[in-house]
Amino acid sequence: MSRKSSCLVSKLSHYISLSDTDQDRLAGLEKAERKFDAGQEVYQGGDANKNLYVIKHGWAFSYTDLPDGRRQIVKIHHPGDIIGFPDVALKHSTTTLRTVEEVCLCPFPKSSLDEILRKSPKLSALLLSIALRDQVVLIDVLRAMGRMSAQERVSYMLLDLISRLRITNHSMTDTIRLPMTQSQIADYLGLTNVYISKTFIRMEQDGFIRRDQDYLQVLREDEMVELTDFHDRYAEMDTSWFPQD
Amino acid sequence: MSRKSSCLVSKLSHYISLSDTDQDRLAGLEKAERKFDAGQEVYQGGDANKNLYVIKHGWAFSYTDLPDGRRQIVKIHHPGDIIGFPDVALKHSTTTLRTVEEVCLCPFPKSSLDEILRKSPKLSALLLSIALRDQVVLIDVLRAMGRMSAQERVSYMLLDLISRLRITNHSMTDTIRLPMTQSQIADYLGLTNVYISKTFIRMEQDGFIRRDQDYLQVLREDEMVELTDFHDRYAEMDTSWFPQD
DNA sequence: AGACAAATTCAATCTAGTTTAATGCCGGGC
DNA sequence: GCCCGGCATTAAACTAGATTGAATTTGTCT
Repeated sequence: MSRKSSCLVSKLSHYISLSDTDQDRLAGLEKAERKFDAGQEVYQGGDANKNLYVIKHGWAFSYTDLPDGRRQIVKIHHPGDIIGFPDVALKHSTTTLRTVEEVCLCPFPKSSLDEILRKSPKLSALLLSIALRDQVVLIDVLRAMGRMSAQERVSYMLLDLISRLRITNHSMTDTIRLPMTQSQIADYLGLTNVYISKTFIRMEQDGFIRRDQDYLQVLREDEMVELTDFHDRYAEMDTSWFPQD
Repeated sequence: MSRKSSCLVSKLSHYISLSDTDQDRLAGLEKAERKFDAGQEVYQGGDANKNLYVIKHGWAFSYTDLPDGRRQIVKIHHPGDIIGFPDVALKHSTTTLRTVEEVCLCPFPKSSLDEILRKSPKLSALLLSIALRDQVVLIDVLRAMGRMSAQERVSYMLLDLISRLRITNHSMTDTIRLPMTQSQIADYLGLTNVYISKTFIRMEQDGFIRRDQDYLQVLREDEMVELTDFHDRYAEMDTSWFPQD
């Protein structure tokens, strides 16, 4: 039962059923959790990356800057997400991690992947699948950035957030808490804060969304799905080919 | 020695030294190779994806369309690349694969990953690393699309092509063959063919590049690296943590 | 060589989104 | 209760890149 408290175990159990030994294996990786205030930097691009993190609560994001200060937010992290996974392939971190609000992180060492790969083919398959699924998601974002208008991009982002939050919270309705500033949203969507403001206002006037403080309600989800040709990759994962252990 | 002819073995040997059994394991996966003419479609988005492909010669690309016809090319494939890897995570292919010129592909079944994961931790680590490295590369593209001007994007693309071609061909100089049309380049960079033309001409006038038929010479590589803050992710891979088998 | 299609270039016009800067608003610290 | 700093909004001027369509070049097939 004490397993239940492991971030990683509960995250990965969403995808497949884990054997007791696998659960213990995962739970053993976790080190003491750490808290961070809002707006804090956890690590920087270029740092040696020894740890992965699972995010226990709060939102955070990873970004890179160009030398002249232009910023691109690359990934928005929610509770349950694994942070820093792509950087495992390289010696140094490629992005900077910053919290949106108060956040609690569970670090675990990158080197522990070695043990998983040696001992659990099923977990290995799952990790590989998650990495590949995340590639598909990035490709979807790429398509949005390359070929969609501002309103389409905002719609895409909202749909993506909703379907990610629905993975862990099945009772979720059409209203989400959106703690990011408009400048951060702009840096994620490749636009400016000014134009994000204008787009939100237009979408509210047109009845696509309703806003109230940090909360945002999506009113015409089906139309937005059609508008952006949205696919929920999180619900589409194929685990059928996994080794049985 | 007959192993030498396997596409996969020679591709993966660039990263780590493979044991004889691993080499045999990989070589056994390969089915008969297939040839395709220029401009042909190999598979479509939405198809059930049973196979991965290694590309033996020729260029190809994967793309997605929006319902109204806007197109985003998502990945350009060179000889030695593994095609369709991200789709392994899902039941259906998310992109369409089209050849740029005459191409030869070696298919091998997605289900064979299962055996690799069960029997070879070292190969599993390599596959995972490649998937994660490709994520980092996609993030780099994302940054280019979100925050770079047309000339910066073109520069980024050329640098990326050069460093990828250098993986397998160390003697490569500053001149590359670029068989794609300007419309295809536009669909890759999120621009229009007209503006690609204009940008190429400007870059040629400014002495960044020189063009001759299909061939393109990069004259001021260092400046372009600085301009785009370019990193060669292919040369940065960290294999130090891999299991020893 | 001729002819057709595809690719590139050129030119004119247009617009979605940027830039800059001013204004108002809300929340937190003292 | 007041001040301060960050955030959202508004407005005006601007521009990078899109759009359209025609002209030119290149490549390919016969």
